[in-house]
Amino acid sequence: MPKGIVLTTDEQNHRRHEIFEAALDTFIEKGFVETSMREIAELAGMGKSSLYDYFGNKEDILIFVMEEALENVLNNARRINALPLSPEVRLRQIIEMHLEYIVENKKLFYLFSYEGRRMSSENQQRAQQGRYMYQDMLRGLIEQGIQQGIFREVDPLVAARMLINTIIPVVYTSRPTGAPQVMMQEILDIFMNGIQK
Amino acid sequence: MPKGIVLTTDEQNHRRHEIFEAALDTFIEKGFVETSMREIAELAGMGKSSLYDYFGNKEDILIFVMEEALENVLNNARRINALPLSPEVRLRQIIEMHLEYIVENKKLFYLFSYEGRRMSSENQQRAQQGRYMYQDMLRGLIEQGIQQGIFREVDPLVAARMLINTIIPVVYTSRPTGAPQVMMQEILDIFMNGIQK
Amino acid sequence: MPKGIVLTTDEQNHRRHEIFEAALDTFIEKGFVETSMREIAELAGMGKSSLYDYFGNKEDILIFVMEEALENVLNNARRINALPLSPEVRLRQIIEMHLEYIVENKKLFYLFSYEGRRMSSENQQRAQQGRYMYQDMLRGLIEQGIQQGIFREVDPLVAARMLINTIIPVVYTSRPTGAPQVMMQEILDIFMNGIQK
Amino acid sequence: MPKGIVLTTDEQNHRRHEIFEAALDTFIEKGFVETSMREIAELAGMGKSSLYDYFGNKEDILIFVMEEALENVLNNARRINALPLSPEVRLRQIIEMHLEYIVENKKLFYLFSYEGRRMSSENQQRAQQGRYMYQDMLRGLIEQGIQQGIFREVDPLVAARMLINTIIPVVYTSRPTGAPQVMMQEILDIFMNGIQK
DNA sequence: AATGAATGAGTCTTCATTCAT
DNA sequence: GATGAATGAAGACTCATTCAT
Repeated sequence: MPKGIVLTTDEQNHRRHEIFEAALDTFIEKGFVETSMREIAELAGMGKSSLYDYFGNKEDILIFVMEEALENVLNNARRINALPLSPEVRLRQIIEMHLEYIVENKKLFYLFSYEGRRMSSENQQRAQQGRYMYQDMLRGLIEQGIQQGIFREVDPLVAARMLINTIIPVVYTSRPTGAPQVMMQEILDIFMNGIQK
Repeated sequence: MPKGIVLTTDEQNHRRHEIFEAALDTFIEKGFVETSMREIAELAGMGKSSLYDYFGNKEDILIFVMEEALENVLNNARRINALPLSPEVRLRQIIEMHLEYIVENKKLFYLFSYEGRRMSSENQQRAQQGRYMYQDMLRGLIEQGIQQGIFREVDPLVAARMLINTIIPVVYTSRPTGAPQVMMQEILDIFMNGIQK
Repeated sequence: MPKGIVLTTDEQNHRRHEIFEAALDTFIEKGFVETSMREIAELAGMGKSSLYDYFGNKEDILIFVMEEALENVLNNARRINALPLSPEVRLRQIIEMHLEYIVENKKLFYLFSYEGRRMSSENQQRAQQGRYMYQDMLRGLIEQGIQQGIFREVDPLVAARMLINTIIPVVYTSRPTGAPQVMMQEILDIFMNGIQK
Repeated sequence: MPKGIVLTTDEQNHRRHEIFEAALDTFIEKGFVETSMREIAELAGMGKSSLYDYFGNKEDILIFVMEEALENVLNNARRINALPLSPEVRLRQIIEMHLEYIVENKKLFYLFSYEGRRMSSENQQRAQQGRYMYQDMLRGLIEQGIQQGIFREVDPLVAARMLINTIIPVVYTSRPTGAPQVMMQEILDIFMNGIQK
């Protein structure tokens, strides 16, 4: 690293990602709290205090990447939701996209499920806002299906959450019976069968 | 607290429960790792070192209660499974019992979902054994239903886990649309509808 | 103490010595086990945790200096042993050097005699290796003397150890009858007289 | 142990010995400081607090037996010293008796050499008084020998201590070349040879 | 006489963070 | 921009001793 050259915001973000990726495995293996800044610095191949040039404190390392991931899933879902397709198909596509995204960022989401609670309550609330938006989008889709007479009169929010909550376990089960995508299709079938008239 | 009197095993267990209950809220609020032994002692109204008369170390506090809870759910499920009822009815009753047990021990199970990973791998394995047994019991029920022609030919293990994984979110959602029991009935309806012929 | 400057290995070793020297008196007065890291830090004029930048743990403080001292005595003895002098003269010179070294590092050796047992067995073994080498060197000298007909046919290892074991008490007696060097001459005379023909 | 029966002083002393003997091996293996009262109690097969019925505190356990041992050696030496024998023979007999006593109470003396320093300075002084008496007795013997023209004009105190300091290593060497008694004879020969005219 | 439950003081060690260079 | 030396606060855990029974 040449000294004295000012990093652009993009370069900074790039480095931030590198740092996070370097530490991700250890975060998962030992837990976020249990991983020390010294360890993170070593994994990232930099000095302890240089971390503080990229993140204000330890928690920020967690938040930075989480915000991005949440944003990405939400945006992708919004894009799909805007397509001129039936509620049923959009629902399936969103869940498939969501699954795919988690599969691709498997470690990241694993970390969030278990270490997200380590963030300050302020940051936890922001994360929850995102989750609510997502739930509401699926709820809206189910409501549309009900109004269009495709789905039975189920509680749309309960159903939406039921569906969302099946994704994570599919990716992380220690006893998979097939590829996540295959298991997810099975679940989607049961679910769709269960809410369709 | 009397000083030199010998405690019976029962009294010891009672005290252990008291200590755990005293600390439970803080475990949940701040996390198990983030709660210090000093804090636990204060909450339990005893000296720091007296904790070690009841638990060998910090982790044991977690294990002691978890072991019990797991055992209870498993035993209850076995009892129901042995009743001369149709697979469908037994499935519903087990899930209802399970839900009820979690509702009654809401905080406890919340803690296990999020802090279970803090246990030593040895203890995590024992917990997983229990979970596997439970999953297998439900899988067996679904298989029976399939054989009896009541259920469609779904992947029984995927279906069993799908069902199990909906319980926790029902109890802990921050946006409930009704009593957990009511939400669970909705989910059971969707699920049963989804797997029935 | 400058804060962010990188210390060279030499500077580190120098600081290590300073820390040890600062704590030496207390080690002797109260014992190594009985001296706390907090105390050592205070005596060394630094923060408790800074000690761990110089020593991996408490035991390492002991080992670091011991290793050096052992090495020094052994090397000096080897140098003298290589001189073209009679066994008798070499024996005398080695013992005199040894005495001198202990006199100069009086506290250090006192500490080792009494607190060496506090080291991990692994480190104790390494120390014993050094002692054996030293014993064997003196034994060799005595054997040479016997072969050359200067000394009587004594058990050379027993004699070597007899001689070595007289040094420490000479330095540390609480009732000295003269300078250690003088007392040692007296002992060497008795010893030489005792083994000579 | 029947309750309510008052122990005589002799019975108390007997129990004290039992407690000490039970813990002796552990004292040596791990060190006195490193052995906890709980451990001692377990080894002695009694309750923690019952120890305090026999010893005022942890240190007293060490002192009690040490005083006895010192007293015994001193008395035996005095008895031999009063025999109508030549200084040379008395010297040899005392050292032989001393060696025998250490061999028979090997562990005990090993403990004192290394853990004696753990006693309060008050108790250490009492122990030193005893040692001085013993040294002076041997010094007196050597002085007699010099006056009688049997021994050369050596420093009698230095010589006495030289002799005393060879006993412990003979018993505890990790590389014995024979029975302690045999090695001691070798040393006595060298010593006598060294001081005789 | 005998016990073990209770405890406060103290142990070694770790860590996020700061700051002089 | 980058570093690692420095540190106070805190952590889990141990222990000699007391005391009610």
